[in-house]
Amino acid sequence: MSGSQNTSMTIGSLAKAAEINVETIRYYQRLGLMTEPEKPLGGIRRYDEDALARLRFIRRARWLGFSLEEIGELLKLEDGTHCDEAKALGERKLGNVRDKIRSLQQIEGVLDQLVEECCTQKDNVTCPLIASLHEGFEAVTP
Amino acid sequence: MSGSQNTSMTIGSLAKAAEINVETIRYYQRLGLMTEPEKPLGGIRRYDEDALARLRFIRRARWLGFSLEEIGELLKLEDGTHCDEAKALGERKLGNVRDKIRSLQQIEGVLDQLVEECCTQKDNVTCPLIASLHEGFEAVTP
DNA sequence: CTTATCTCCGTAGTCGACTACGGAGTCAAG
DNA sequence: CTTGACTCCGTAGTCGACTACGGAGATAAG
Ligand SMILES: [Zn+2]
Ligand SMILES: [Zn+2]
Ligand SMILES: [Zn+2]
Ligand SMILES: [Zn+2]
Repeated sequence: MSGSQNTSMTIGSLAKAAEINVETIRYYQRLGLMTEPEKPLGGIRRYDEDALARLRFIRRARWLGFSLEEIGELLKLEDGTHCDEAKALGERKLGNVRDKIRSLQQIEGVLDQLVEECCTQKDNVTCPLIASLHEGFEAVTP
Repeated sequence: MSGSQNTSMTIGSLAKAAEINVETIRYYQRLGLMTEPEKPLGGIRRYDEDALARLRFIRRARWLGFSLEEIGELLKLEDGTHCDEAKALGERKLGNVRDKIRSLQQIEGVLDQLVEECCTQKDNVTCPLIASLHEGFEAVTP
């Protein structure tokens, strides 16, 4: 309980507390990820700790690479009684992340070699990096 | 020289040869990455091997993670006489790739642990994965 | 009471890389 | 010569996650 204002915040202070743009909160509301509290008849909506917690949940899940749609799924499991579904979502995402890492590592290898052999021949007029882009390189060339 | 038709292709056969959509080629032309050959007075434009080579260049550079804008830079260095500039672009991209790998690995670690401890307590009503999303996890929590 | 700062709400714009559409013109096979 | 497949060209739509805008009403500080 550090940055938690009173249990009643305007959307502006909620945004500040969650370090999320006001417009983004409204956007999440439109998507149904956040509920809009009732407006007190010609007044201003007020948000509580739960809203803040939800925003933090979303932020952490986003950081893990979940899409907003997937976060919607995750939020349906918020009561914590569906370990199996949650685990499945987590495993799927973990698979995505590992795939991404693998392909980036392949790219890293190719790029590293390309940069490595660039500029090695002082007298060679043709840059090996550019040449490889022209002729194709030895890895899984797309 | 397997898929290379004669030295004169329509945009359609060029697209087929390069395994790139016709619309995408036109898009590259609009961006200035490809030049549009002259149209023979109420006729149809014809493309040669150079155009095909250029498309392959673009495809390989895209695969390495270069943006179309960066590919524009790369294409300016096509004569191969600017090793230094090419190397700089390559190194920058390599840095980007490595950064991305690092952050994905961090995410992988967190996600792996979350999935790991999910479903371990058969009697626990609260899913640890969901709970962690609520309460924050130990890594560089965003 | 006044002014500055919010809030509300709907709609529209951004980014990057494409992808689609529609109508007129062109080309090649039968 | 007709039919069907391409090509040309400009404009517009897509995706995901925001971000911005504009005008009216609300609220808080001075
Ligand atoms: Zn269940
Ligand atoms: Zn669980
Ligand atoms: Zn130079
Ligand atoms: Zn070089």
